[in-house]
Amino acid sequence: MTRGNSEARERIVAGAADMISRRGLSATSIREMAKHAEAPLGSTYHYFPEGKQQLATEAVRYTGTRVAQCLRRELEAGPVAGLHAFLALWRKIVVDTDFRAGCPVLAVAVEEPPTDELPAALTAAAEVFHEWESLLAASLREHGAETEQAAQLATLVVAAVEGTVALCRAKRSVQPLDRTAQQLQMLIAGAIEG
Amino acid sequence: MTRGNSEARERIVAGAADMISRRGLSATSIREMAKHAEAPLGSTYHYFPEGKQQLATEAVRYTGTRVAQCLRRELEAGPVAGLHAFLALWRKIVVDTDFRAGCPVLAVAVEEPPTDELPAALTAAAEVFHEWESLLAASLREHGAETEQAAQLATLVVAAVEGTVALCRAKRSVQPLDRTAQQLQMLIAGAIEG
DNA sequence: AGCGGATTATGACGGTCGTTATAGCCAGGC
DNA sequence: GCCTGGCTATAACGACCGTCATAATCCGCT
Repeated sequence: MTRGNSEARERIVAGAADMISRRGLSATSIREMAKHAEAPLGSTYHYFPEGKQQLATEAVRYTGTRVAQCLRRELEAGPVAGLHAFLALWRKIVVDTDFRAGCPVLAVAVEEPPTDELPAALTAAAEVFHEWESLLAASLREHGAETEQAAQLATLVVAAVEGTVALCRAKRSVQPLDRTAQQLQMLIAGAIEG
Repeated sequence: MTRGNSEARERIVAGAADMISRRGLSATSIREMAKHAEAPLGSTYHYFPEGKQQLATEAVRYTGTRVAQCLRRELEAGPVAGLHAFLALWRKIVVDTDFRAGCPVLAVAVEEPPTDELPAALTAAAEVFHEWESLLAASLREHGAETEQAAQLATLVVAAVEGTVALCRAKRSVQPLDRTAQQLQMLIAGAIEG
C-alpha cells in the first residue's frame, strides 16, 4: 500500500469522504476533491497513485474507522447507549448539512461494479459495514442476547439507520430518524433482558 | 406536464429506472439510457423536453408506482404477507442482477441537491417513500396497531429494506436481507396482536 | 552551499457529458 | 396529389472528466 505521511494527505481523504457522502462517488471529480482540500491536483496523484479508485477506498475506510471508534467508545456503556450514539452521529451530519450529506459508505455501495472485477472501494464498504455490525453484535451478546439474535439485530440496526438517513435526505426532515430511533431502541432494550 | 403517448416512451423510462438503480443518477448518461432502450438520442429530448431531470423524475415515479401496486395487492392478505412481498421483490432484483442493481429511488435520494432549489426527482423520491410507508401503516392500523406505532413500523420497514439492499450489494450476499427479514417479520407479527 | 527526494505547477491527451439546432423522414388526413 | 406534425438522424457547442508527463519548486540534510 502506497503511503505518504503528510497531513495534507489526510485532509484530502477527509474532504473526499465528505464530498462522496453528498454527491456520490462518480459525481465527485478528483479536481473538485483537490480544490475542496485546498490541495493541488498533482498532489492527489502523488499521494494516491492508483487514482480515484484508491482515493474512494481510503475515504470509505476513513469514515468506517472514525464511526467504529465512536461506536466502540459508546458501546462500553451498553448496547442502548451505543445505538443512541450511532443514531446521534448520523442525525448530526444530516441536520448540520441541511440534509445534503449522508453516508459515504452507502454512496459507494450503490454504484454498479464493472463487469469483470469488483472495485476495491466496494470491498472496503463491505468491510466497514461488517465492522459496524460486529461491534454491535458483540455488545449485544455481552449483554445476554443469543448469538443469532445479536447478529440479526446488528444487521437490522446498521441497515435501518443507513436507509433512514436516505429517507431523511429525500424528505428533508428528521422525522424518519426519530421514528426509526424509537423502534430500534425498544427492540434493543427488549433483546438484552428476555 | 409534457406527455407523449408512444410505447417507446415507457421503454425509455423503464430502462432509465433500471440503469439508475445500478449506477446511480449522475453516472447514467442520457446517451446510454437511449441506447439501452434502443431509442435514438433525439427521442429522449422529444419525449422529455426538460432533459435528464425530467427523465429521472419519471423513472422514480415509475418504480414507485409499480412497487406500490405490488404492495397494495399483497397487503390485502395482511401486513405480514405485504412485508414478505416487499422483501421478496427486492431480493429478486438483487439476486437476478448478481448484486448489481438496487433501488433507483434510493439512488436519487442520495445525490446532493444544488444550493438554490431542490430537483423534482428528489421530491418525487420523497413522495414514493411516503406512499410505501402509508400503505404499510394503513394495513398495520387495520390489523390493530396503534396509529403512532404503525407509522414508526412502516418507516422502519422501508428504511431497513432500502438499507439492507445496499448492504447486500456491498457484501455480494443475501445474508443481510435474510437477517433483516427475520427481525422485521417478528416485529410486524408482534405488533398486530398485542 | 549544495544535493536529492518530496511536492507542486502547468498543460495536454482522448473521451464523454448535457443540451441544442437543423434538416430529413414518414405516416395519416385533405 | 400534397401537406402537416410526430419522430429521427446528424452534427455540433462548450464544458468537464480521469489520467499522465514534464518541468519547476521546495525543504531538510550533509
